[in-house]
Amino acid sequence: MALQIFNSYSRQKEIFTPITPGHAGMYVCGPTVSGESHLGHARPYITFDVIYRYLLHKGFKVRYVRNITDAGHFEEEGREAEDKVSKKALLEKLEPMELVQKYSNLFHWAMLQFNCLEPSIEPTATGHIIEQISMIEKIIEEGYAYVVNGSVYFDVKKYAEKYPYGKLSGRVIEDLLETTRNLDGQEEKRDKADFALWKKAPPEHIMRWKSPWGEGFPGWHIECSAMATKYLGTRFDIHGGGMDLQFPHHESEIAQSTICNHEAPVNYWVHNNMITIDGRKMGKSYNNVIKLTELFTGTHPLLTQAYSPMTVRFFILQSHYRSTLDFSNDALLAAEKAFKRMWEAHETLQQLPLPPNESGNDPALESKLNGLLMELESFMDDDFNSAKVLANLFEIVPVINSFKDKILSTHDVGSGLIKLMKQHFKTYLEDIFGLKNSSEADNDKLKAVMNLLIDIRKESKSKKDFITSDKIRNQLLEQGIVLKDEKGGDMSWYIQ
RNA sequence: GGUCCUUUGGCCGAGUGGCUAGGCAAAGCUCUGCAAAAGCUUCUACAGCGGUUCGAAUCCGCUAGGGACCUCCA
Repeated sequence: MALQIFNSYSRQKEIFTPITPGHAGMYVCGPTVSGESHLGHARPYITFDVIYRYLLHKGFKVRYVRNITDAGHFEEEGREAEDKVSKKALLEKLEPMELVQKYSNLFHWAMLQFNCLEPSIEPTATGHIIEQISMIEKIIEEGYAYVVNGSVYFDVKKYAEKYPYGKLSGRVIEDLLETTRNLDGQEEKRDKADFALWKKAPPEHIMRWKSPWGEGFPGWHIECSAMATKYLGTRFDIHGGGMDLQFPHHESEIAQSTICNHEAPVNYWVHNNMITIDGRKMGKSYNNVIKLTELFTGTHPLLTQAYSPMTVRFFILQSHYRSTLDFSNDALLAAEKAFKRMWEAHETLQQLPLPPNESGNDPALESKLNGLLMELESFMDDDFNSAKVLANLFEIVPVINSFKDKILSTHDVGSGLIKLMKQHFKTYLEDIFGLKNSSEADNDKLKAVMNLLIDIRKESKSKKDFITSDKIRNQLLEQGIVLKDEKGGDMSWYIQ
């Protein structure tokens, strides 16, 4: 079946046809490592991790490039345009690179928690100053950029005469030219819509590099163009990022690369929607962020408890990546329970013994299960609809539990279908969705101790010595270990 | 102000012009020494008003609410 991707550029779903058959190149805008990641940041990384995993699952050889922005963009604070990274560094009395290192480490730690695969290449902006400078030189040569007082600006008006500037983000160039924004450097620009490729560094600016135009630092958008071109070529398959980056970041990327490379850089633009909180985008401008460390430890006023990275991952997967996802403590609580139920069923399924008969004797059940399994790929092929995949898997959960409790027999469906179920659950939950058991129960010594306690409890129960049996269960619970009696006398346990 | 998006049952969330996901919560039943699970059943929604259609939550228009971008932002 053919994979379809919603292309933000054309605003419709398109069949994914890679430039090089069997290969896929994907660039995703990575973090600016000037601060701690929050829940909102988690969405693109998990979304594109799943897209990466799914492309791999489809058999593509993927080069996944995700940059680290460590040079800092300037932001408007008061009137002074400043380098975000160096400003924070002054405040915290740290070297810029020390700050970058700290938050890079923290970011990588968070990605590990979320079980995100590492990108193939993780280039840094500061490591590609030369590439950015030569790209800017090329744009000047082509006549689409001009130098003013040591800064270089992109000539949007001229570009728009020949190319559809604004198409990706749905802007009208005339409106952009009229925008009455009062930003730093505005008086240097020929038009208000122009954007900086290189900025002259004021004396107090720590991060600065020599360039043909004097000492300065790269503009907002050039790093992604330079690094994407270097590692994926002048034209590549997929470019991802948050919807809020469409304009001006991605729009400008298109313009820069188009002039420099004489072709539009990207075939499929993919944008994830925002995570909202009380209906509002989570973002530092709104002062409503929940940092990942706060989420994992439960130390935020809005949280009643800590939530595991897998709960967050599951929460995100339960909605479609192009919809806004509203955060609340209740929603996470629900996701936690849902994930637990799904994961237990998954583990039960994997341990289910195969019946001797290859095919079953309950055609209705068989065809229902088969149908649910067969749909999974078509859901993912339809613009990565993880929510629908999970819905189908949830429909199978009661069947699995019924097998466990002997309400249904695996003979009814046969070993062929059981194998298929095992394979699909593993493929979708683990390989594609990147979920994993979040408990620390993978400890052989603990398992041995638990087996001993279970034996004792079974013995005391059989002697109707409920005082002993309850003591074992209750005291384990105090330690955060939940012991459950299963049907048929077996017992299972898990760490809360 | 401009551009665009959105509004689904107690909550979160899929969604296609007709067959009305899924999760959480709630209620009842079954199982059970108790507990927890688990199983079964129940709860039928699409902001409002018009229109198109044999038929619309799904298409169109208007009204109302919410939001995003236009400025660093995932």
